[in-house]
Amino acid sequence: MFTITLPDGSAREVPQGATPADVALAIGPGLAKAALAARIDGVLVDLATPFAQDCALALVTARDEADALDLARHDYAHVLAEAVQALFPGTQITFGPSTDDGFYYDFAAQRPFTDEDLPAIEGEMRRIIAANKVLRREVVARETLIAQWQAAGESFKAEWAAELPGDEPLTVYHSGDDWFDMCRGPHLPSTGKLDPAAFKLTRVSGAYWRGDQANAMLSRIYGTGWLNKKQLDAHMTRLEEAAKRDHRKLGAEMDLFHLQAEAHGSVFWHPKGYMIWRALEAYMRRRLDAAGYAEVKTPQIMDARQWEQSGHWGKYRENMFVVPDEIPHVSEEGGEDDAPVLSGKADLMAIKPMNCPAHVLIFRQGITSYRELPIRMAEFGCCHRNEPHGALHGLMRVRQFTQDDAHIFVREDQIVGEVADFCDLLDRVYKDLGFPEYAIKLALRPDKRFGSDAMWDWSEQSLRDAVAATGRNTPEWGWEELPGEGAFYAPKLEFHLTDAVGRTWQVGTMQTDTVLPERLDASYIGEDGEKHRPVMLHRAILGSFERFIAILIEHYAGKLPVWLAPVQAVVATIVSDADAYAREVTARLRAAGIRVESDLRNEKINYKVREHSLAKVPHLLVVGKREADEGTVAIRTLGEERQRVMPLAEAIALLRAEATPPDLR
RNA sequence: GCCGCUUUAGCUCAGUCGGUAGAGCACAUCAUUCGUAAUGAUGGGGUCAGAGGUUCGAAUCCUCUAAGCGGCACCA
Repeated sequence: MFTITLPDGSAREVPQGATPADVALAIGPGLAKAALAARIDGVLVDLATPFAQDCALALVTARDEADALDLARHDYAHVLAEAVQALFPGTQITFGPSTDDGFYYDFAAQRPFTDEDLPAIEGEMRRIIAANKVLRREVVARETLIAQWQAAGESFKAEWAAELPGDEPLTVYHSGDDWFDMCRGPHLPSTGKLDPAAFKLTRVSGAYWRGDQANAMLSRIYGTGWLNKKQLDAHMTRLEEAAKRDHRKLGAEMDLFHLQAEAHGSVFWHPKGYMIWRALEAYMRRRLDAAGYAEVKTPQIMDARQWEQSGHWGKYRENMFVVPDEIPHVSEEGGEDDAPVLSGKADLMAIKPMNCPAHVLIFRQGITSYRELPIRMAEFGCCHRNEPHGALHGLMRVRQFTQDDAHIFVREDQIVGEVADFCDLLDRVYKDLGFPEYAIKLALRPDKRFGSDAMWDWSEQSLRDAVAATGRNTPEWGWEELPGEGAFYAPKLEFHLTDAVGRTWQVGTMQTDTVLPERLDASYIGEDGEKHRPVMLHRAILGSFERFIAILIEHYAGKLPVWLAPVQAVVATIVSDADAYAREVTARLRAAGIRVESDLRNEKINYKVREHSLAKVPHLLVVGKREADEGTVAIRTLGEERQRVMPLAEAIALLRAEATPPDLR
């Protein structure tokens, strides 16, 4: 007999061999039906797991949403695999976990799956769910299982089984009597616990076996899975809403920028988009000026040898744009399609992929005293990186981008103070831009790196200490350490914003680098009259203007705060009798520093309201004969239907207040 | 770079069996002077992504190239 303690504190005696399912049934048939899994002493297990000792038991039902969702998604993945093998004999199964919104499964298929295959697979999955097949756990000896997989032609499973670590016995889950997969579990008691209307296969894609480019390309099927149809529908609605705020779509609709094949990965900023950029850059420049940074501008192209010395050539040259330092010879015939003729012998120059070496070169000019440190050198640096083509994505991942970059040259004893000041500055900026919520993480040394272990120990600890000194190394700040995620020359603090729809974006960074000052021989004269190496702090708050503006557009769904909006107000007439007054209003607003346009077109006011609303203009000032006579304007604010009629002077004051950047209020 | 899909007017898209290209919006012109999310009429506009092939004939079938989209890998 075992004593089972339930969450309400009550205890039950159960015989040897009893399971959580038995306890559920003893409590009531309703609970037995609702139970999906169990937690024994906090560990999630199958309902059919026999008790091994006295323990605390909590039955998991759909009310325990996090557990229930994860179980369901995991089961959907198995049902997907079973369905695919039923429809496509000869397809090997590999691996299929739950995800944040569903599940996927990777297959080694005869041919890659396409979207057209999905409806049939969904249908087969529903048949498996309707059949309510019992999911039964079995412990199998490793060698037996490997032999079984090999016999079944499942080479990926066999490889995986052979490499699973430790001596733990391997478990398989049977679906009915005719299918099984290797899995740690736990699982629902049967496929019938899944809601056949609560999942949807969403897309297919390629994926490398074990996530390694050197391995085989598998065919992955993604699905989204929920506990019921209502949740699924809500999820699909969320996806539609997210698609509406996609910066690529809004960028076109609002006429902010465009991309085209001839310069793929580089942005054509249109006047309105560039106005956002200018407002953001001007704001950042004021913040940096106030924080004691000195702005510089450095060369776009430098001799490749400079990049060899910095170490970037060895590690990243395949992603650098390289140009020969020679004047190309053009053939005499001079046809229009003649390519320039290059000798192939010229020295190479590279377009800068980053600003750091150039900043060190400025630092190295002349002799620096310890008294001058810290030196905070900022640059809105335009960089080029030849990214893998499949990586490009709107403004989020581009080949030409401008960083809000800065390097702070410090003595070791100044690091904590500088990092703390940086955290405060970044906090201020994120709040000003509408992101009060963000997380801080520490990315630790990667496998491939420069510098000694002692150096890494020291620089990782310096960041840890610095954040601890600000009191931000706590769970509330999302603090965690990420092994292997650091840059090759330095560990980095990562700052992750949370946007309006809950997505996170890594934007800010702070790195303590001792490698580059060494490689490029940067030094200062210390109190002792000797040369010392400064530490170089690489830091950015926005990351890149391109990507940050994309995040702003999506965060605000295009409805930017007035101070960032490219057009802050439009003065629209109802009929032509107010044209003169509208011109006057526009001129007065413009004189007050408002980015204003007028719309005197011979169009109905309904049409104008619609058009400027879709263009996300924050304020529409409608003027007719009445307003002209009274010297007022009727303000309609984006997202509202009511209008406020007020004297022009009052309207100007209101708009000026809203149009003032947060640091100037 | 890898897997899959896509590419037709400025934009969003239709185009059946291979028979010579169509809509809405936008734009232009004209009419309309209207009070808060689309006024009406008329008109101009396309080497069907590019190159090659099959065919009497290609937007349509095949091959290659490029870009875009969804993932994977990468992201100093």
